[in-house]
Amino acid sequence: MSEKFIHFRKFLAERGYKTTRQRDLIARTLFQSGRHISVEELYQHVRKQDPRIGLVTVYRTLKLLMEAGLVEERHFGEGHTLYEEGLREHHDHLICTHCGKIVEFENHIIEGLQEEVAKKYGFIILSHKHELYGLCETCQPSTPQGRPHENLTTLPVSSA
Amino acid sequence: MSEKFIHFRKFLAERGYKTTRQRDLIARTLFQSGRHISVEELYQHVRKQDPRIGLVTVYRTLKLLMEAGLVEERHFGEGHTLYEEGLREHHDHLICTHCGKIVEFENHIIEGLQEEVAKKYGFIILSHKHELYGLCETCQPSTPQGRPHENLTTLPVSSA
DNA sequence: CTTGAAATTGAAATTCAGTTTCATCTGAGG
DNA sequence: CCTCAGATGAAACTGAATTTCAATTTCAAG
Repeated sequence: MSEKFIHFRKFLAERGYKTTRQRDLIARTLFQSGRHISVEELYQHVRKQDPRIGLVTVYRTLKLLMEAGLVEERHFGEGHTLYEEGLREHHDHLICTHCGKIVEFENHIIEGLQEEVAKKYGFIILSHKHELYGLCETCQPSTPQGRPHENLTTLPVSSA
Repeated sequence: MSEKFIHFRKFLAERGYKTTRQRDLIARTLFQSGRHISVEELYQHVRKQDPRIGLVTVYRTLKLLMEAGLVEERHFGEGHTLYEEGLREHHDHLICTHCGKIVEFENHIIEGLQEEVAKKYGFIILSHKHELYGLCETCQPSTPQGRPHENLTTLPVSSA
């Protein structure tokens, strides 16, 4: 049993919340799955193990996991909300608009420059979002081509 | 009559679309309003001039204006979609989480570093989103306090 | 002008992600 | 093994955005 799992149980107990079959299953499944997962994906995985679990419970459990600091919600443009492990070092994302692959990066120089920008305009930064959208190595025209992600027909293309 | 307005009419004609009272009014109102406007705000402004215009038409016209490159859609975290003038120089945003004020910035060094990051991971960047969330001068604890924005009770707080 | 086909409009219905409601069920402390 | 606050899940609801469709308008050809 992972330490995150224990942490979650402790969190629940502390707040007078209950440890239930559903919460256990949802948390376990989430911790076992890859970096960035959507509610729907998580729901399907959970459902395979127990078809009686409702989508509402997945939403509710994710909220608790966020309160516990174990999970973070990320909005990758319109309607692409994913969840990833929390409590980790800060990082930003590179997102392939073709296959949906997500790579994390961090760059201290950029972070420093952000502070300079904020200072210039008199802002105090509380958080930030820095996402680079493009094509990963596999999906670039010259190479053998990765296959397109099902749900990524229209991935965010914000600031040009 | 502004050049953007003419551009829009030309765009419509080229594609066999029609110039209508509603499209004229919506486009004119949008071009006259400030930098970042929401659909609802635009709808209200338009409605003052012609109460019969439907919200659907505003959505449809915004889509056309985007196709024409005259407008850009920006998603500032969950449910805060704003529209701003297109065809301008690239820039990113500083957003005050207290009063909703939005300031634009650009930083070539950051843009350059982004390319380096992308290169490191074999990505080709097509677009990016860089948003700094925090408190503007007016809303910082020490100063006289700006008043909170109505619709900004829960502004995006993504990556810490 | 007049006409009519094609495009546009707006009200209402629909979608989609996410939340709320509520009757029923269940975990865990006594 | 009791009890009851907390949890569950089905169904209803929300809010933003899109689709449908009958009625209306544009505009180019007569």
